[in-house]
Amino acid sequence: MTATEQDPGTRLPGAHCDACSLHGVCLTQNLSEDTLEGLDALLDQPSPLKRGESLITQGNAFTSLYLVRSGSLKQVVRPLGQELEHVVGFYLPGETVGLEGIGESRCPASVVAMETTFVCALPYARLRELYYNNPSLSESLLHRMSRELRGEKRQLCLLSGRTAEQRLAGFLLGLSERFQQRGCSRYQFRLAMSRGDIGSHLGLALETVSRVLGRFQRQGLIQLATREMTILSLEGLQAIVEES
Amino acid sequence: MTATEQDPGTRLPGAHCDACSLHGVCLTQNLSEDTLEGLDALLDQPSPLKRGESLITQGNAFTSLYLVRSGSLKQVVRPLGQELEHVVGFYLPGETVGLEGIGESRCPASVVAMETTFVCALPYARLRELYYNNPSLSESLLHRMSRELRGEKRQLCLLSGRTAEQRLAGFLLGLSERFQQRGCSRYQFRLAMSRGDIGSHLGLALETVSRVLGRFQRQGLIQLATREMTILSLEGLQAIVEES
DNA sequence: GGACTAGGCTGACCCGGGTCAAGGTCTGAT
DNA sequence: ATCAGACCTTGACCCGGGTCAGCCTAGTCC
Repeated sequence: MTATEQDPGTRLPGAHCDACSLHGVCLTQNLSEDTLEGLDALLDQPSPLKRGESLITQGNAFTSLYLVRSGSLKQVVRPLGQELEHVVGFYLPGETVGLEGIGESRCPASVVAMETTFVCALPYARLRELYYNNPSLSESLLHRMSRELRGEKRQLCLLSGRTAEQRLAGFLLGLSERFQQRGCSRYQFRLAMSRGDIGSHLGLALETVSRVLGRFQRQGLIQLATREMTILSLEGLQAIVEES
Repeated sequence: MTATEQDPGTRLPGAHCDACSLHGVCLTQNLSEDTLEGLDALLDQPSPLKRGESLITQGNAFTSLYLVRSGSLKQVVRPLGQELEHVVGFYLPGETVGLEGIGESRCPASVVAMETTFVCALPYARLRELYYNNPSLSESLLHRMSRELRGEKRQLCLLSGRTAEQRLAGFLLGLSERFQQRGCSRYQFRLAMSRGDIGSHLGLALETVSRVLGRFQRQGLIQLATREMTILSLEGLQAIVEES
């Protein structure tokens, strides 16, 4: 199964999280039976987002966390007093959106769909009630958050003093790993984000992204038709990341 | 009170968190009376770290969280397969160290004292028992972590496509704000980190850090004697950050 | 107090990647 | 099928900041 073929989850109204095809990678894994039932009860499935629609708008009230069921999103920050926007992250199916708003009244970043995207919504007030009585749920949240923190530190290393080639190689390897964790091919996937989004995320101009991807292709490391990515040499990309 | 004058906390063996001078900015704020007592019981105060000593070593078993009582530390990551180290964060008094290890068996980063530093240690296994029965504690952890996540996103924006001057101005403003939150002067503080540490954190060569700080000084934005920093114009620094 | 060392400053050089510009391609709507 | 607009590619130019080298300063240990 490639990323593009993934269907919008298997959960229907009235169905249960543990029947969802993403259960194994989602926030809901490793929860006790009754905690899962509690989650099922508060969980909402809003209508799908179309490409470009916002799931979360920076500055709006923080109300909910979201679980990606299918599709993908980008997180965008517009630092106060600046008009330039930065893409600070991407979300794939099974990932938890909105964690950085916990404990705040306003959302510190926007989250925008990059393609048709289905999510589950968890109203935070009710989620909070639930985890007050189900410590396994708060532990799951802590683990998710800790993982996201590790991802950010990794991203900081990728941005700090690395060449354009190293950033892009690292980015592709990271994506590849995340697709694999979701049961998709590690070698073939569709880039839902534009060159501009990738550049903003990696601190590069979109022209540089385009040029470097072209170079990778000429070197036989990848095969890229617009947004259809095939990785031909994980080792080659890894070698680029590792060169000091 | 300036950062350098800060004494090593007021908590003595047998004393209580709520008597600590940092209680207002620490993980322990907003906890119920009995949760605090539980924390007091499991909390250990190891002997102080000297400059250069490691509190946490990357790859070692994850066992504890730490609360900074006085002094400061840097978090350092050596990505696997690379010999270069990246400074991914700094910790000031009241901050919580080790959150990115939660849910992992090994510590994903090292944490090293930049000066003589006192910490409180929270063995995670016992902390976990405690928060299983005290949801206000898990909520405090969630809030800390969410805050750290917001800090990392902010850092990503600072690194992504910004000039050396913007990065340094943003860095100084961030430090200034953190000192102020700790009851220290917003305008005067001691940089515990070297130019090299700052450079690594901001993705700049240490020579560039030195040059830009010199330029800021000549422009009358700051006054800097080696590591004694005085900010003369917060507005001026802010203007630099905001210019597109 | 003197010497050793880590850390900091400054200048010269140069290259990676930003910017601007022009043309090509893909996709969805009519 | 056609068209418009968003997205992508490629080339030319140039500057910010990395690198290398040399010197200076401050803190530390005898």
